[in-house]
Amino acid sequence: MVMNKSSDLSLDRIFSALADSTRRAILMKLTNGDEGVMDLAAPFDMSQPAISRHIKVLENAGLVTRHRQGTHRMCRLAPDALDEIEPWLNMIADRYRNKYDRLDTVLAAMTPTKQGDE
Amino acid sequence: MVMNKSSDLSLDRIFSALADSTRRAILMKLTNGDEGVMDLAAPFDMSQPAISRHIKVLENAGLVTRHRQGTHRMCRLAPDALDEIEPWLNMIADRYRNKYDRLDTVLAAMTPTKQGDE
DNA sequence: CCACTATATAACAATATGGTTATGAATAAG
DNA sequence: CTTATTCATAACCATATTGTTATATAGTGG
Repeated sequence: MVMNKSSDLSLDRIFSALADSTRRAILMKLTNGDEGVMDLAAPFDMSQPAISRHIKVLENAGLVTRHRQGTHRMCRLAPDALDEIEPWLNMIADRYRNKYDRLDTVLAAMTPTKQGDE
Repeated sequence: MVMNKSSDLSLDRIFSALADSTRRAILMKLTNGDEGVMDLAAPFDMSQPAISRHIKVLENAGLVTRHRQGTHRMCRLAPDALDEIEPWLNMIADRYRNKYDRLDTVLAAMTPTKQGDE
């Protein structure tokens, strides 16, 4: 069974977008409400084009949407994308717990007279 | 207020580690129990050194621990690191909800005769 | 049309990432 | 000691990421 590399592009993009503290800070800021690119850029010691691209990364990951408002391009949190990663986290957690539950069962079923490994 | 880039190295590493489908698949596999590097590598169409480095990334992120077992280096899921990202996700979600709750309150408080922004 | 503001894009450089092959080191076993 | 197995590391290459500066584009207002 050979696994394919492009299994989940969406998760790739979301996790990758979150793997940068500047972008996480931008998301945090957006929890206070929509903001234009300039306002978003202000707190950071970084050029405007750099922030522009960070926002594009967030947009491509589906974490942020934008709409024009006069001369501004307002950024808005799109928390749906964040919801995408929770099922994955839960799957891991569930499988993990399940595995150890099963192990517990096995251990419980073993009489103390015998010992297994793992 | 200038934000510093190295705010949370730990989250950087965890999200970054999760941003690769091969590494996510390795974590999935490990929910079935500990495995050696060779066994982990088997399903993937990739060289052993490549897998070795993926595992190291997971280890550096705190998602996997290892211990020798004879000639094997057994990999074990360390789900604690995954727990680290949940508070962050919740913070975003909470602030987001809070924001809109506050907005709702503001909107509710406004008599239809007057309008304010945000 | 002109000028101003907000933002995007292009071109570039430095560094990071992810893969490969070749090889080294540690343990187990004959 | 020798050999086989498991795994790590080194050297290398291609591509991606992230920042910079310079410039282009799009609305807004006079």
